[in-house]
Amino acid sequence: MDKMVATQIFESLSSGIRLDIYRLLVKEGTGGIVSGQIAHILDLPANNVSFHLKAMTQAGLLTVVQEGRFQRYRANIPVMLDLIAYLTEECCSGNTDECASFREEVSGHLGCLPPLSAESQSKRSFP
Amino acid sequence: MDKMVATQIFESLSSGIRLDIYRLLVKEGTGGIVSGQIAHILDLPANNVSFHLKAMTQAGLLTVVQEGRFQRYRANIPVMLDLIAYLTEECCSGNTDECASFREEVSGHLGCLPPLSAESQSKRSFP
DNA sequence: ATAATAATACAACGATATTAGAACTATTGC
DNA sequence: GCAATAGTTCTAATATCGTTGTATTATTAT
Repeated sequence: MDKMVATQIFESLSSGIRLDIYRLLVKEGTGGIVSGQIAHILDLPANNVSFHLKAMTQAGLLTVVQEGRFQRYRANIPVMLDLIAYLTEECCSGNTDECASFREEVSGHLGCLPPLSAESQSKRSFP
Repeated sequence: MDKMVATQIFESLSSGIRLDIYRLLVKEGTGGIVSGQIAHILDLPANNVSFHLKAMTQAGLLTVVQEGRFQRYRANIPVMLDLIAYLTEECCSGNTDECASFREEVSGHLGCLPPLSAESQSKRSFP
């Protein structure tokens, strides 16, 4: 993951509207939602929503396909997972004991996030 | 996780400098780094770094403790985990089949992230 | 073809964030 | 006490972002 891409993604989520849009699309999953419906659900002017959708799509956070005169947007979950991996890439410089202590503090669930596979765990231990 | 807190965190990471600071602190883990050292490593004026550190700390992304005349900053990993949980809270409206397909697409490792526990998984399935 | 709909593109204003320089507070050591 | 160090705070200038209104493109239906 490139640093510029990462900052773009964070920018894409650093407003209440965009966060609402993203969570709406995450909830909808593979079904996606068309632009007008998003504007309607969030009660926002269409051009404003379009502006934000464009920014989020350019950042790679969303995907869009044309369906006739509709534009269907979907959350790009793998990109989010890559971003998370980027953030924690060198976590604790590979000291797994420290990581373990953090894991115990997690309060909520982690939604659709994948479990750590055994090989990726061992790979992290000794870089 | 409150929406306002979430947007503050994303704002806190939506610039290259802040992302650099955060990743530096994640790498350092529980040891943390003092303000001046961060400024030196990233080759930035101290007041600018202080400005960003303050914003990130107020967002809850960092913690800080005083050590004599030094201020030691640390990444607040549990907050990041909560944020991730917030993002994926209603992922796919609880349809675990869709989630499974996303999981297979993950390219990188996930650093210090905790594995999904069995109970949180089953709780997600039927909300 | 023409009108209606879905969505985006553009321009402009106001608000906000970032940066740098100077001044300020607090701690350490002589 | 005095100077040096670490860090923050304040102010002002600049840059950037978000919103709104209007215009434009593309698709569908009559």
